[in-house]
Amino acid sequence: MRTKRTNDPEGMRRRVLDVAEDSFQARGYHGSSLGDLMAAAGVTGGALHHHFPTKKALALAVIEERVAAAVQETWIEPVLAASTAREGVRAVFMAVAAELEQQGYVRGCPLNNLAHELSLADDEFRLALASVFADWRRAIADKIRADQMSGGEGGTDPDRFAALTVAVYSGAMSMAKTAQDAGALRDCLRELESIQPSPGRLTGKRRRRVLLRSTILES
Amino acid sequence: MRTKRTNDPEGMRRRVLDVAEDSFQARGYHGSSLGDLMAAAGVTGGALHHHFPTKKALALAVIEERVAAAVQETWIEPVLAASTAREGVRAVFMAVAAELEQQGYVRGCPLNNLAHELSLADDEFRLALASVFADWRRAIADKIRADQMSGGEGGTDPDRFAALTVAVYSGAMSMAKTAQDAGALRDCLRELESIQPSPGRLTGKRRRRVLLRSTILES
DNA sequence: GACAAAACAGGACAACCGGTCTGTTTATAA
DNA sequence: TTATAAACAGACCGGTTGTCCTGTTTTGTC
Repeated sequence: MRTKRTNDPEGMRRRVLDVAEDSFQARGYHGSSLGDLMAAAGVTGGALHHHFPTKKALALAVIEERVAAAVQETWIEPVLAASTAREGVRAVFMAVAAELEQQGYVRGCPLNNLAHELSLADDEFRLALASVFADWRRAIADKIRADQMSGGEGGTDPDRFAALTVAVYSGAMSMAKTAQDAGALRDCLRELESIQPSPGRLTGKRRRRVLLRSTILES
Repeated sequence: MRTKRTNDPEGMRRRVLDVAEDSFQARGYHGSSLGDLMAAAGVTGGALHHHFPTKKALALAVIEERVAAAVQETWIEPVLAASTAREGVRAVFMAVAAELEQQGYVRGCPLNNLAHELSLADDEFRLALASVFADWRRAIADKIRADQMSGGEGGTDPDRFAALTVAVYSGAMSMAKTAQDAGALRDCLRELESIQPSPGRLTGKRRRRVLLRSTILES
């Protein structure tokens, strides 16, 4: 042989995961054949099988390493970095909507895409995906609790708020994907804020509004 | 041949759609093979091909006839029959959650399941699915408009309310499917109602609450 | 009853899929 | 250097998939 080969296990593994993550997002798990992935990644069958013995193992790695990381980057970190949970949620919705509108198409949420396809197919898939959902919700709920420590978010139930937030985003993204239009994300965010406005700075007036509402609710 | 054959085109078509609807819901489009469907429906390849020339044609029929009908039955009709839009939404969430808990497993929303898998795969699929989403949202928005004619739902934007409702349900069902637990549906409904309570009967006190909130909002 | 079209039966097939297998090359450590 | 395992190459295979094709039977019509 004339060609020199350089073993680069981490790089090859990374390239395969790159291609798989992208293809699963675009065509789904069943819609992505290992042959296509091998061709796209420039990887032979032997190498692929060496790093990922089965297609299921590859998908599990995509979920645990890539999808979880995507949720971390697009949701958990921005929310934690924001001044409040509500402000963080607002920022993420806006950022995602803007990004979708810029790129001109909507491929949907990587987590929800795989969750719908694989949750019923295999329990290992389902548990891995459920774990990512749980981390996502926990981060938002913890942020609400932090807000409460700072005197805000009096009557909000952290876990339920997190569940609703994740649900709205997931559902809005589902509609956006089907319509190929990010409008659903903006609509849902606006409606969410119109009934439960984000407390930018806790002015006396805004503060009173929250207290007023919860007081009336308990009556 | 000894066996007598009775031609029953409508019945055979119905049986195929029954099996396909169920299998697409349980295993998805790509996860359902025509061989399995033929065996489950007790139909030969010739008959199947006669009614549905391609797998895509079969899926399109499932979407347009069965999935649309499922949305009609579980969502549109109950909401229209309810006293108000909010009350209808509440009733559907409760009914679905109760049904899921009774049957012990969660297969997810038929529309969202197929939407995630097929929206990007084929534009004809996508448009058919988007049409069902649109009907769903329009029914809820129209109900809000009807409520407004009756003096309720003053400051609510019908279209955005419908978008949010569909999003919350879709996303909550996605989580419920992944967790195999209907709790997400109940959590999301409770959170939704805690911030925007359903006006059961419009008592003076409850009525004032809504007016109060929207009044403050505009300040 | 003749006849055409619809309804159905069932085999055939080429393409593809995921996984395995054997062999070769590269890195590592003694 | 040598042995040893990891990293990679590439052919191969059994099974499945969706579709097509050729017949046969039933149904409706004149």
